[in-house]
Amino acid sequence: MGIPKTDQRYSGLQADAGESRRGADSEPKHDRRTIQSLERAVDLLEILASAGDGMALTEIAKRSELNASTCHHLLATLTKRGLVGRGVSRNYVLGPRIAHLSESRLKHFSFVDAALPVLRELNEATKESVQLAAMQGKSLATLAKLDSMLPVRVGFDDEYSRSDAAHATAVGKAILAWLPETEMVRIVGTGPLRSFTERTILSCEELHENLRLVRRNGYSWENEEFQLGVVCVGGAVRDQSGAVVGAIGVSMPRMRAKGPHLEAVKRRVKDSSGRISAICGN
Amino acid sequence: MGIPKTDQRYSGLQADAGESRRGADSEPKHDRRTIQSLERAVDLLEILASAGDGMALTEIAKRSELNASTCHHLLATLTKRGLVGRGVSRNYVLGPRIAHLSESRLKHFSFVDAALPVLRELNEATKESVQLAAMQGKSLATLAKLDSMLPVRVGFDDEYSRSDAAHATAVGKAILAWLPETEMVRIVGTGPLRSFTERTILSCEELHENLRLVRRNGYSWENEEFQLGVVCVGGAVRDQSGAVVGAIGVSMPRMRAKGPHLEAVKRRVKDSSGRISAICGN
DNA sequence: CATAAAATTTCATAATGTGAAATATACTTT
DNA sequence: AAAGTATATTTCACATTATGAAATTTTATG
Repeated sequence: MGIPKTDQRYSGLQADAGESRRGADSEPKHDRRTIQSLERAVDLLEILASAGDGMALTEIAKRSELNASTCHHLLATLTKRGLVGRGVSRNYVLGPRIAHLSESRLKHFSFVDAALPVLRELNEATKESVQLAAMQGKSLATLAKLDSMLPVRVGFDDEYSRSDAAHATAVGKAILAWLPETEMVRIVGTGPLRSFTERTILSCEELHENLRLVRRNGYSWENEEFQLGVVCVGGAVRDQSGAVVGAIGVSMPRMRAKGPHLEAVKRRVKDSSGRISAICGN
Repeated sequence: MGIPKTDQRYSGLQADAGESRRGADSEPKHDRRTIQSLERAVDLLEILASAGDGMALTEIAKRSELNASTCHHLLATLTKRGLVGRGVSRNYVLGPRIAHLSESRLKHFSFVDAALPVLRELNEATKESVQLAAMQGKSLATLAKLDSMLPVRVGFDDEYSRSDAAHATAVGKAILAWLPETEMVRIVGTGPLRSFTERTILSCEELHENLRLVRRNGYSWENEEFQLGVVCVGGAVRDQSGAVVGAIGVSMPRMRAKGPHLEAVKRRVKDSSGRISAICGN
C-alpha cells in the first residue's frame, strides 16, 4: 500500500488491435461451441496424467501456456471436487475421484455398444459382411454381425459359439496373436489342429509363424481356411490395460478378395479395431 | 422471423429482487473461490457416474437443476474431450478418457504418499506412535512409522518385515479381518499359532472369533499380544475395488490404554483409515 | 535471519458462460 | 405418410463470471 497502481489490465489479450468495442462481428477468442474454462480444466487433467508423478503449479502453468493464477483457480476447483489431489511436497496429482468415475464407468460399460457404431461404419464403407467376436472361456463367440448388402455376399450362419475354430478364422487369429503364450496354448492346445478345409492350418508351428506375422502387420487374415470361397480380415480390440477383449472381422467372397479392394479392407479393419480399442480406453 | 421478441432475459437469476444494478457490494451468485462452469461440469460427471447406464439430456438437466441448454454446452465440451461419450440410443455416458486418466493415476499412485499426511495428523492428535503396514507375500511389512513425542512411548524397533506375527498385532488383524478366507488361511495357516507373550491368541478358532468382532467394530485391537506393556489399535485401508491394501495402527503403553484416551484413539483410527481409503479411491 | 521463489488471493475489467427462444432432429400417433 | 409432440441443438443478447496483473502470503533456500 502506497505504491500507485498502474492498471493497464488485460494487456495479454490485446492481440488484434484496431477493433473498436462491441464491434458488429468481433471475432471470438475461442471455439464458441465449447466452454473455455472447462476445456482448460481438461487440459490440466491431461497434463497431470502425462506427467505421471505430480507437478508444481508453475510447471503446469508453463505446460498449459496459461496464467499461473488461472491455473490455480482451475486446480482449486478440481481439487475441491476430488478430481485433483495433492501428493508428496504438495504438488498436484490426479485425485481419488478419477478412480471413482472410472470404476463406475467400467461397471456399466458394454463392449458391444462401444463397437457397434464403428462396425456399422465399417460395414457401409467396405460393403462387406462384418462381425464382432470375443473369447468366452475356450470358445469363440460372435457378439454382433452385420451382413453385406451386395448380391454376392458372405452370410454368417447362426454359428454363434465355436470352441475349436479359433486357429481357422481371422477373428480367432486376431485374438490369439495378442494373448499371452499360456492363454493361447490353453485355447488351441498342443496337438494337431482341427481341419475345416484343405487350406486350414494344421500344425502349431505354422500357426505360430502365422500369428507372428499378424502381430507384425497389425491385422489377421484367413484364406478359405474355415469355409471354401470365403476370405476374412480381422483386427484385435484391446482395453485400457492393453489386454485383448475381442476382435472384429470383415468377410468377403474369394472373387472380391484382391487388388485395391482387399487393401482398402485391410486398412479399414486396422483403423476400425484401433478406434474401438480407443473407445474401450486407450 | 416476424414474431416480436419479448426479451425478458436472465429472469431465472432474478431471485433476489430489490438489488439495483452494479450495487456497491452485489452478493456473488456462487462460491467465488471456484469456477462455476467447471463445478457444474463435475456435477454432470458425478451424475453420469451415479446413473450407471447412460442418461438423456433432459434427465441430466433435471437432476443437475441446470438449464438444458447450459447442460448441452457443458456436455458438448466434455464429449469433445472424451470425458463423456454417447452410448446406445445416443444418450450420454462417461467417456473413454476417464479410463485413460484413471490408468495413468494408478500407475503413479503411491499408497504410502497417500497415507502419510493423514498418518501425521493421527500422530499429532493422539500423541502416540503410529504406523502403516501392508502384506508383502506372507509377511507383514512396516511401510512408515511416526514415533510418539511423549516421554513414555512405544518405540518401534527396526522390525520392518515379519512373516509370522499377523495374528498377534493390530495392523495384522486389521488386514486379516477383511481378506478373503483363502488368503487369510494362506497367511496364518491352519495349525497352532506362534506365541509371543502369554496373551497371544494361539488357536485359529479364537482368532476367527476375534476377526469377526474386528469386522463388526470397524477397527482391530491387540492387548499385549505381541509385546508386554504395549497395546495397539488398528484399521484397514482399502482401494477403490474394496480390497484391503494395508492397515494403520496406533500403539501406546498399557498405562494410557484406557478411558477416554483409548476411546478417542479408536475413533480416530477408524476415521483415519477411512480417510486413507478414500484417497485410495472410494 | 534474510532473501528469493513459488503459491495464493484480490480485484478491476471485458470476455465468456448463460439461458430464453428459435430451430432442427428424433420419436409417436393417427 | 403426415401431422404432432417431445427432445436435442444452435443462436445470440446480455450481465455474470472467468480472467490475469499485481499484491500478498507462504514456503524454500542461501
